[in-house]
Amino acid sequence: MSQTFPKSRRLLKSTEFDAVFAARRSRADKRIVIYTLANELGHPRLGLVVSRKVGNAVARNRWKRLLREAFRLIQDELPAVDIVCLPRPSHSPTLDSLTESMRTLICGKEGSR
RNA sequence: AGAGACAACCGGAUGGUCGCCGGCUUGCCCCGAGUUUUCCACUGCGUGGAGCUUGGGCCAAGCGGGAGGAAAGUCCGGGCGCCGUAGAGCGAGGGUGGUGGAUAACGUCCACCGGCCGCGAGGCCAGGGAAAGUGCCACAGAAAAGAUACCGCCUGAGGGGCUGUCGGUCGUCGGCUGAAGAAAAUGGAUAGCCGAGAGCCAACAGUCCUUCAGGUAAGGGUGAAAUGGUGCGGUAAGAGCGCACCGCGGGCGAGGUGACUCGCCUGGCAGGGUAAACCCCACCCGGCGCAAGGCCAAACAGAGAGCAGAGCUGGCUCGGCUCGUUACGACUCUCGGGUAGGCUGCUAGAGCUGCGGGGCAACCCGCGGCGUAGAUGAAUGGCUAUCGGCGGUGGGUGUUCCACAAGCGCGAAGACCCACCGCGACAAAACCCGGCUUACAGGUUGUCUCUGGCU
RNA sequence: UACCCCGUGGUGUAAUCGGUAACACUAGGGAUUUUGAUUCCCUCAUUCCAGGUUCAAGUCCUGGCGGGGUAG
Repeated sequence: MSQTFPKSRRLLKSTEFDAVFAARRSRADKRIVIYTLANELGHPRLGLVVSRKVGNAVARNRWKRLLREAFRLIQDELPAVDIVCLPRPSHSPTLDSLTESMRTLICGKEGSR
């Protein structure tokens, strides 16, 4: 069970982000919006888009760290997809709620599409 | 004890566990380059493999490191880089504005000067020029800038009105005398005297109105601001007209590097405000910025050259099948510029710190010590434990105070201990540095001021 | 990273060289009307905030806050 989060598990280039957005497969709940695109790497990858409307730099860094931590903890449960995650402007997030949102929005994908 | 002023500083601590980023060392694997004076194979000055050296990538382990006082806003100043420029000056545009210093430089800092505020410690000040010129100053007000006109005050002259006094006069009224006519009664004069009061005339005085000439600038409800202020003298009324003090201008002297200060003499007084209005003066500024700049370099397109093979299929270093036959195609190689992308710039720098010296200080000099973040869809985190900080509530212990006297707590104040609850700010590097400004829970230290009490 | 523009009633806009913040719509209240519509009247502004210059600031200057935009 891998719990690490090296650079190979992230989206690093604009072309990769553009590909995920071009697929236009999104789901959302109150806290976050998630775009997904299947890849052939055998493991999921995560990319984050945090708007300035979320808050100042400290609040945005808080969001990104908690989203990365949630992805790190549950990445073995996820299929091999590229994920772009956008937080919605809301109140201060918690790790448990983000883990739950990410798990339901990604793993529950087969039921909706 | 209370209330303040200024300056400096801290910005939770220690662990556990799972992670992230980069550095060094070691190791596995992969890719590239060099080495034939390291070795082996092949027929050759050549090729291939192994070894060695070196560079890069990925993974793993170990060691040590990893946000701030403002990292923020991007308001100034520099370093650094590229471009432009012979040098210098002028112009445009922008900025700064007491003096002296500090500094790489600054709009920053220090010291001093001046003004304003505060009882004070202290605080604030874009603080040059308004007799170089232009503009503006609403409303109100006589007037908002030439003291000109106006009201007002005073003097003289003319006219007029009113009042008073004296005089004159026409005529009226009352009283007395009483002529002519007549004997008298009577009569009552173109007569006289006395008195009354209105009118008219003249003079004088006072007062008012008006016109003219002159003297004035004291005063004129206003206004943010009114042509030096106050007092005394003076005058027809007044006025720096004269005097005293204050303010202002000029000159001289002394002190200071200077801003400026002090003293003396002198001028009777020039001059409103606004330059964060235009402007003038002095000084400063070439432009753009690390997404600068440098290096490597896919793909596509271009140029040049070369060659016979190309496609499909099975298997691994070759074989089979199909198609094609000498070129404007396809393929291969080379070249320049260079996109995507990568590397670099990238952190040792006007560095931090201790001591000594110089300087009032900002700061500078010398010696010693330290090694202190480098991300790039963007690291410095998640969970948890203990301790500590602040506030509140409750409980306990002991202290002080209670006014003119006594008395006391179920009164007040603050101190210590325990338990529970809550709070724990502002804000995150993005080439670097010096400042400024703004945000900030809570806390620490030093110096100083004022008030009250005690000795 | 660099730069530019804008903040005025609830909304959209005005305000000349600095001189007592104006208009339209909306909302609320009132009048007219038997009632409603129409019409008329009234109310609603710390000019984003804080300082400064000035006699006087929406306007000028400085610093913040917020919003929008441009370039690579």
